[in-house]
Amino acid sequence: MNHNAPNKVTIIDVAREAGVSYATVSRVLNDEPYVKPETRERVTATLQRMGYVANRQARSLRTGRSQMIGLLVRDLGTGYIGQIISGVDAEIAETDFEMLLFTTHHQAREPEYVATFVGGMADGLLLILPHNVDPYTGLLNQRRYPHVFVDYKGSDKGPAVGADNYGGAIMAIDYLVSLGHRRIGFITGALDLTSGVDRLTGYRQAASNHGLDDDPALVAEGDYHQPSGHAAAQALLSLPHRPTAIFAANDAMAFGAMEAIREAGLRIPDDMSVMGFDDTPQAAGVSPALTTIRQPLEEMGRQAVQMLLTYIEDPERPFEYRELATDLVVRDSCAPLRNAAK
Amino acid sequence: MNHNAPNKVTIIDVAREAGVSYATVSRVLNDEPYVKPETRERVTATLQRMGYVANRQARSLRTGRSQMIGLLVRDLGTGYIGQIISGVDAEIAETDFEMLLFTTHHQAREPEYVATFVGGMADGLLLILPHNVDPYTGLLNQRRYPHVFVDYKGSDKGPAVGADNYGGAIMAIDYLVSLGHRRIGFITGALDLTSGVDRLTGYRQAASNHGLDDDPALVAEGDYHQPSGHAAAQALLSLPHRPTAIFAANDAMAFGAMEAIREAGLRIPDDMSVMGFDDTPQAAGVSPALTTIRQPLEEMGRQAVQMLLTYIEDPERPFEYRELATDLVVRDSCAPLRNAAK
DNA sequence: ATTATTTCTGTGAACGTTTTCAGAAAACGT
DNA sequence: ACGTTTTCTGAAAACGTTCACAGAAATAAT
Repeated sequence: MNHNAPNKVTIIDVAREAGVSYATVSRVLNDEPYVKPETRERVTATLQRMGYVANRQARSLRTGRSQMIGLLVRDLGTGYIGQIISGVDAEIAETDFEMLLFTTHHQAREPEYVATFVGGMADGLLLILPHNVDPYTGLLNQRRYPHVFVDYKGSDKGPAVGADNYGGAIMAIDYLVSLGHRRIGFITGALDLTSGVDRLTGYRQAASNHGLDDDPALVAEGDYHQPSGHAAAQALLSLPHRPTAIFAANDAMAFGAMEAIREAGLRIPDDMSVMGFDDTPQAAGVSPALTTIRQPLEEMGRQAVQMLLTYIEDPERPFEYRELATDLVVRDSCAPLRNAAK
Repeated sequence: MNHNAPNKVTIIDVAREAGVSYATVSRVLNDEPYVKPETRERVTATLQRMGYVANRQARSLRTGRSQMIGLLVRDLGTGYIGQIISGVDAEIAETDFEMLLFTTHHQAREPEYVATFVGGMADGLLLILPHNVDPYTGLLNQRRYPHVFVDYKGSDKGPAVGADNYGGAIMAIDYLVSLGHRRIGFITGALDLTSGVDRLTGYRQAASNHGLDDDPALVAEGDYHQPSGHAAAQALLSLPHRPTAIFAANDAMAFGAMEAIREAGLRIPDDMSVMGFDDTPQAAGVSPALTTIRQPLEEMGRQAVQMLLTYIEDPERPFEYRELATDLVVRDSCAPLRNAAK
């Protein structure tokens, strides 16, 4: 009583029907030469008529190639992952590969998923996983399985593509300083991520470059999520000598900060300048439009695919790290410091 | 010179190493009974030590089951698809299936993708494709391939889950009328989509129920994208006798309309009330926060998965259509009509 | 007309699993 | 002790392909 009778039509059925051997059918399927035009035509017709559709599992079992590129992400919720995926997607569309997306939800299951891919599900793997990549590198490197870490700082652990988070943070502070600000609050991202650390380091370096106030209270810890931005901004605002500008390590936290600033009865940018990082789609939509540092997320996705393809071509190629530049995007959330500051 | 030497370790390698037949290895792999505890332990250890990872293609070729659920979408860009996917994803995470997401980009390639899935890539398919589903129904139904159309109005074409777009539109108008509005502009969605038609029908029905002005100029055509909302709103605002409220068939167009309204020097909601449809995440974030009709998108994803599972269980089950209710979400973008309306 | 090429086609092995079948070994009843 | 059941194990077939090989048919070269 197996309901699983998929009513399949195989290469063999077609062969029988067309009066040829199944090898011949395979040949026409793969556009191989050396099949008599007449035969080819007859087979093609039969294929069509019987509604044949190839079994990919069988094919790739035999060939050892799946023509799939795996994409492993923790979660789809966050907007910025969506942008990376768009890039990946667009780039893959130009190849004869397909994209196979897995979401892991729980960190715990990730190694298991990696194994699935390595097990032949895909010819290569893109990992958009924050946090520590150590649990994966073992299997991946041992098997020389083509893979690229996306939005991750390069290391000897594996190939990666990332953005210049450090430089972006510098650019942000330079801009605020150019507007006259000297007391600039910073809301950090998650500090277990390389991006979080790099942005903080950039902030500190730029502050030191400009000889800004070196008040530890100006740095409030966040976790990249909006509520943490709200809370951190509240802390910064309640400082005895409060900053005139706040730079959040990503846009989401900047939105949270804007909320907090408004609740405190201050106006943006008149009373307080705000900057973000990422340039998410909402940054332009919010009001006032958010001045921010653009991360080329789509481009990151595209480059990651390109790199991955080279590794699929040659798994022995040494690890490469590509770092993409970040840009300043000026909108309306920052204003020159008024001399008559309080 | 084949670089494609994946350094695989198969069940046979393990068997040789552990000194048993590969059938036995397979048995311990699948937790089958009747294998001596001592043997099982030895095999497990060897498996572990050699870093065995199963080849899924081979497995599913043999079993005829892939334990994958396919998800076919045109594009990931639109926010509302992201929400559906989240729901799908969450529901699938509770089963022993995995999600396999394909994006088609071009309508032209869709039938080809469907064929891929039917060819055994997945055990069932969720289609989140707007527009006409006819090109797919043929193959799907002929093969009795388990599938569900998501965000699609039910029909005899196949199983589907959708939302009560008609009822939602009625609710929206009822609400605006309760605020005193009698001249309500409507910006339609794409009218080649069932949702677009249903929302328009709902608007017309409600307008007629309340005996509102039946001015054809109050209906401006949009396509669900933000710019079209902007343009349509401009048209409505330039009407000699302009509406006091605008109801857009989705949030994106409502955002466009809000822009246009502000550009015209009007204030929301004081001079003009605005309603959307969907309740996308941005609806709450924009200012003033958008009053809208909530579509239970995540829930839609979850239900779709549940339905699909029943079809995987029994492909012969007759087509089912589930319609989910929509809710009114009151925020700040609508105000009672001021009697002194200019 | 014979031989040497080229074109075409079929046979059979392989890819890595699961699964049926039957037989061997152990455990159990008497 | 001996049959009977139960536990354990291996051989071999199968899933739907691709591919190397070799043989047949057609064509070209002498």
